[in-house]
Amino acid sequence: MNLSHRMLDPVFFQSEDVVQLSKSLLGKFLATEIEGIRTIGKIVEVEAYDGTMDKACHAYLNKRTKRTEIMFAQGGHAYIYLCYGIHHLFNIVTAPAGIPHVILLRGLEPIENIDTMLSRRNMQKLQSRLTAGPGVLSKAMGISTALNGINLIAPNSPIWLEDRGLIIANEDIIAAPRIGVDYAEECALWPWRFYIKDNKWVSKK
DNA sequence: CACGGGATCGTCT
DNA sequence: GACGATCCCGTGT
Repeated sequence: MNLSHRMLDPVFFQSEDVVQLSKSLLGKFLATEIEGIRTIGKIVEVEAYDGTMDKACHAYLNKRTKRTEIMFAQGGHAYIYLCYGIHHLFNIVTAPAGIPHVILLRGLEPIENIDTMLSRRNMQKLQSRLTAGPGVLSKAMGISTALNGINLIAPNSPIWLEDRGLIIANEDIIAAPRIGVDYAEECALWPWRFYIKDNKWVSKK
């Protein structure tokens, strides 16, 4: 194990500035170890959601339901839900307990064990659609709703985040409106989607 | 390449 | 009972 590959510090996930924090996730690494197989990808695209005031967030106006309850946990947990009956979308819960902030991962650059990712996606050739998009990246990484609510910071967690010392320059971070939240009225226009400029593994232009 | 429709099921009304 | 923080595939150009 390379010593420069450190798990992200638990403090990282406690920030109450979910927009800044989501930008900070660009260039960090998402790792999973599912059924003994490790896969790793570099985070290249994210979206911020803030349940206190964001109509695009499932926990808008701090709404607590069985589904949204995990968003109110302490930062560092996983919020994974089923979208369109098919796709398992992976979010990182952030902020101290009681504040429903989450960050959706939308794009990954595959780094380690790409063969396994291809196999999970039933793909033969490496193409950006392997991990460009929130549903497909979960599939490639072996993430499903079975892991909803886990603590990403816990030792031996099957999903964790690493800092490998990579710095993304501010001028290489593009801000844009979030995808698929047209119903969220004025919030739909907020530039809370962030991605690495010119990166092949971003879900859309 | 652009568009359109179908898949599929948990969640909330 | 309606509807998604999506994706794939078929069709037409």
